[in-house]
Amino acid sequence: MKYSRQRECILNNLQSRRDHPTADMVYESVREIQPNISLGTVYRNLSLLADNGQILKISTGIGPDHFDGFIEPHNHFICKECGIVIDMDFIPNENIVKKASENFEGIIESYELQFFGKCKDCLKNNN
Amino acid sequence: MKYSRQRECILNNLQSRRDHPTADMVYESVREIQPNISLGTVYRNLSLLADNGQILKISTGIGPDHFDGFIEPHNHFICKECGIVIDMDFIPNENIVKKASENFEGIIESYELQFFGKCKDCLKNNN
DNA sequence: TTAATATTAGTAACTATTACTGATTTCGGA
DNA sequence: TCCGAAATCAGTAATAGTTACTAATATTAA
Repeated sequence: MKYSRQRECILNNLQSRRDHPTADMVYESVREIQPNISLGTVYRNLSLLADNGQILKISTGIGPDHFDGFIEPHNHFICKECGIVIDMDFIPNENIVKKASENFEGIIESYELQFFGKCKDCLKNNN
Repeated sequence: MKYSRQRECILNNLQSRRDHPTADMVYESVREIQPNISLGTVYRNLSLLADNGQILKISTGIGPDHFDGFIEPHNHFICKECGIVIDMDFIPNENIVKKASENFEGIIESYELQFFGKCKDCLKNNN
């Protein structure tokens, strides 16, 4: 994979924040440094970086995909009202991949644990 | 919620199969019984049924959403190559929702555990 | 410096899903 | 049984999110 300024800038952006931006949010943010970058470039590089394991792609089922530059093992909470993605520090005790692999024909490479409910703010606002 | 032939037919279809069809697959299948049903009706009723808790909506991040008429607690494997969704009988020992709720401001209503990797068939075909 | 190749910006196209509209169906009450 | 309000429908248009295409540019190894 050849170096590109745009890809580096996208990765830097994701690694320097702890929210979970959508492609569009990354685009808006990166545009402040690379004003001519195109949305397609952002999408393409987010895919490349996620395939590479340098970032995480989070598909919530609510609106667009989100991305995460923090790749240490952790899980996510997704608010069914507003769609916000929040880091959860809880991690299961068991070796989930190992246990699930028993009696399974195929290779399990990873898992994703997502929690759903209402976030603090939506509770307060009675959404 | 008022009764409708179309909704009953969609629910019956999902409950009588153990794969994880997309909206389009449900549409094709239900059309054999209700030839004039429209795709929009299928989408609308799948949403209603999922909001009701009568079926599950599975967002895999690979292509369209899938749906599941089997709502007893279970988890899913998703093949990164072909996108197929497969039931996993493995269920974590811990009370995951309870544990994750500690130190979390907000209400966790449910969780979804998805496994990713390569399915038996894609391994065989070297995909 | 050159040449091969990856990457880009800009735009068009595509896929999945939702919204709209006027006609039809459901269903509780007369 | 019939009526009327409200939900639902089929058909279609519109939208959101994402991917594909193309000619120009950037990167990199020789």
